[in-house]
Amino acid sequence: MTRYPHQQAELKWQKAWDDQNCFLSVPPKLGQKKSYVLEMFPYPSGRLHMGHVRNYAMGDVLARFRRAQGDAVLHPMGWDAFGLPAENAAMKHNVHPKTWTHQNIATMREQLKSLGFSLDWTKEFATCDPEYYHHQQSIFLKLLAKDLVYRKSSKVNWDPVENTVLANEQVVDGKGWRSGAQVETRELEQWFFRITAYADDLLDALSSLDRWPEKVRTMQANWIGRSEGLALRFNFAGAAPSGFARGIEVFTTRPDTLFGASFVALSPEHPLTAQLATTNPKLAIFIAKCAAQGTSEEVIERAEKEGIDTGLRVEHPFDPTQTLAVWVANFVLMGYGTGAIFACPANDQRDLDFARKYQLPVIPVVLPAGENPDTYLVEKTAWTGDGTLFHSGFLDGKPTDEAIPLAIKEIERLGLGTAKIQFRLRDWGASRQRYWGCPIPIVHCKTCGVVPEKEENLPVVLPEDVTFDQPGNPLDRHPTWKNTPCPKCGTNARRETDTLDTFVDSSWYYARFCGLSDTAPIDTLAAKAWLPVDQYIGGIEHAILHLLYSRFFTRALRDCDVLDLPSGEPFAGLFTQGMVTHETYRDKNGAWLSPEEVVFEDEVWKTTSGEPVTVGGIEKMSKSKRNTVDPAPIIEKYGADVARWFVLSDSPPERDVEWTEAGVEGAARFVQRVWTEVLKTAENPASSTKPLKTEAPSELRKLTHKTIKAVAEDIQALGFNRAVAKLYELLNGIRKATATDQQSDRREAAEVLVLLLAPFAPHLAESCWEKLGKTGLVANAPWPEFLSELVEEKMLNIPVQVNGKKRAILHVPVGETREILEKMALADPAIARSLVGLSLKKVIVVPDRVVNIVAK
RNA sequence: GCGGGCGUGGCGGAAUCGGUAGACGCACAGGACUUAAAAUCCUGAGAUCGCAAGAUCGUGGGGGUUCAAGUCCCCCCGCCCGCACCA
Repeated sequence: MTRYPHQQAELKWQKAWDDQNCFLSVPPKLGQKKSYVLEMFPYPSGRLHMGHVRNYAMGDVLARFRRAQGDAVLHPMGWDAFGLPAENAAMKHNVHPKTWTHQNIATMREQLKSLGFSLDWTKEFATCDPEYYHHQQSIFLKLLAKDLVYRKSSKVNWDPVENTVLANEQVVDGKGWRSGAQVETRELEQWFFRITAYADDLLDALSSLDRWPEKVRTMQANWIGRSEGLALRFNFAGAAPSGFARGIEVFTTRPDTLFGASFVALSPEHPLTAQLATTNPKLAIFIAKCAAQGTSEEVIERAEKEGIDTGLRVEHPFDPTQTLAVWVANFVLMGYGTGAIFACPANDQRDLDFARKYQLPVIPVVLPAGENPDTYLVEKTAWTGDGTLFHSGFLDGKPTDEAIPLAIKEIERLGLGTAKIQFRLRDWGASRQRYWGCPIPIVHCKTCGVVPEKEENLPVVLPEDVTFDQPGNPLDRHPTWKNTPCPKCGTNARRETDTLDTFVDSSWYYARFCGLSDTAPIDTLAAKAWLPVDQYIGGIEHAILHLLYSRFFTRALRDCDVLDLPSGEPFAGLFTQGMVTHETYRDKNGAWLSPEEVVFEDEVWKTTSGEPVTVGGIEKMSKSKRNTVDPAPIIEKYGADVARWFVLSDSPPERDVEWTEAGVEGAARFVQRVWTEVLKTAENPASSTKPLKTEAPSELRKLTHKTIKAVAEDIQALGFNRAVAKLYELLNGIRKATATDQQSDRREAAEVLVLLLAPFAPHLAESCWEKLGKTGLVANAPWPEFLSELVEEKMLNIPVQVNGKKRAILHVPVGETREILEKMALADPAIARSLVGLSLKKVIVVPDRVVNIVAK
């Protein structure tokens, strides 16, 4: 038997596609549909991993399918090339981030090419190219002019040993990951994008994104977190601390529970807290303790609730004779609302936990339906749902939804506050105290203050002569780079040494892919032709930030006249794929072992040298757990098509897929079977005639045409695993048909199989196409058409149930009437048997579906 | 802690609209070919009982709606993801 020569075939067809410029994007002609297929561009981390293969294989199937259907297709590739790992590598291996990044790009580009993806490489760029970040700097200045960028001070995790800002993931148990030093919270002046200016639109427009997963839209909606409520202030009982004569302002979504107010709590970062701490050492210690925890919301909310009584008291707004204690509590977030809350422990779990710990009053004011007001008690669980107000003065007897507006009205009448819409969404802090990022084109001048760099002086290029042998930001300690004349007055000034968050780079790259303009960030005409992206594919981990920032950027760029996209929505269709996972292994000392270091022998796992191995969970492939599988050796051994076929088989694309050697071998077997069947067909001269129009089409012909229809539907729905299953069925059909069916039907089936297979296993398809004597490339061949008369079934099997249990099958023509179906069902001997001793109550007939006999 | 998701044979999964649960693949078993093995091909298979025909049970657990529930509703359990300086 002839083996499919994958290595030779893959090189041959990749060259043929290149030579014929098959995948160059050409803007849509009049009347032609455009299709912009995009996978999230990779961070050049070193080598491709299986997650990349899966992501790009999905996009490639769709891109090749759309092309076969006649669409104008844009399917570009580039590099998300700035970021922290390059600096970590620089420190660890003494290699310049630029060198490291470019080497990785070169490696990964070759790997992508070896997988045969239908990419338009003429659109390639890396975000670390000065040509790219030049335009990003120009965008920054345009947004600055529109007041969509501004400066304010904000909290960061500071590592005092490394002299550097830490990412949340670099803070482990309140300590720096590398130095082990206690992390401090520090205030730094930073640049922010005013994403909150679009909060309402970003939320409202989610409903128009009907080709986005529901869960991503929900996550974004929750992230934006629009809530309607009341901003009110509590006046101090007695003398107010200086600067706080107007009391403490709080925001609440539950003004109906005001009569249940037990205390007021300030965030440890609240300005009043800081002021009080100057004379209260206990409070100062508490603030320091909270600051050492880290800045992430998760850490703050998971920490055990703790607080300090400030001794201050405030008046209850509805009854000034009643006063409430003012506490500082670690669960109050400064970043949300006003950084202060009033607590109603009976109706908020966090407040309740805190109140119980410090023996503060718990006054139930919302009575759940069905509870008795005289016996209702709140113990360990707060009631956060609706109910009827009680113990609540003028609100007594009102349901929650009526009490809220009444309470707001009363506070407004008292002049203590006003209705307010609050967003959880905060402005996007985009300053990074790092080297390997886009320089912020700003100059700090002693006389003129913060001055934007002149457009003609862009790009502000990163210096290359930097070192990573000492802590801190290399840009900051560079001897000359930051010295520059002020663009306004010309005197000696200092460059901004912060760089931009890499999320900025990825917020507009898809627009630049449409056309690489030298003079503008975005080729507006090309972008108008291609945007929005018709299908965007990437990991669920980007569900919120990257996608939300991009949606913000398209709106901002539109409003700065850089982009002609009225909807402001960059991605019309979104698909979030699952991860590639693998079993994990550890040796007897608990150290992680890679799959190549273990073998399965005599029913147990061992290392190659025979040491015992512990098998752990199936987890996302990661370097730290050493459970990664490198695609390169797989491609070499089995071929690109096998790797592609495997990652698209079995698991639904939105779910995780487990990489197994057995699965790869299954995929390899499939490729070989296709090759064998195609050779058999090609060698049979009788197969070259056209299928005859006989009265009764063969089962194979019907299967062939049904498969054309089904695979197209599956690809469009991104149900790659279902398409794969149907291609298996067609191949099995061809294999079974050898003896009995006409050779011409077999020929037709083989050609269709090759065409349907082409988006999945493009090299194999080209080789088969050639063997079948077809001219031209499959890559240029149109998607086959199915004959509807062969797809529609004339006969059906209809189950007959007795009391919902299947008892018989009726083989009947499509569209058989209710009456006949009922008669046939009752006449069936198996049914008669099941009905013995029962009396007929009802017969439910759903034509073409089911007959259900109800009997007692 | 808050928010989101997932759960079907030994395994990955299919069932797209409430209507035959388990398509397709993997692993497994038996057989063919072979001196032998690999590869390949054929056959079998949810569980339990049964020679068989067939019966009963069965989609994480418990309840409900319905002629009919993997699918809809309520409660519970388990696992996974996100939480703003990783990308």
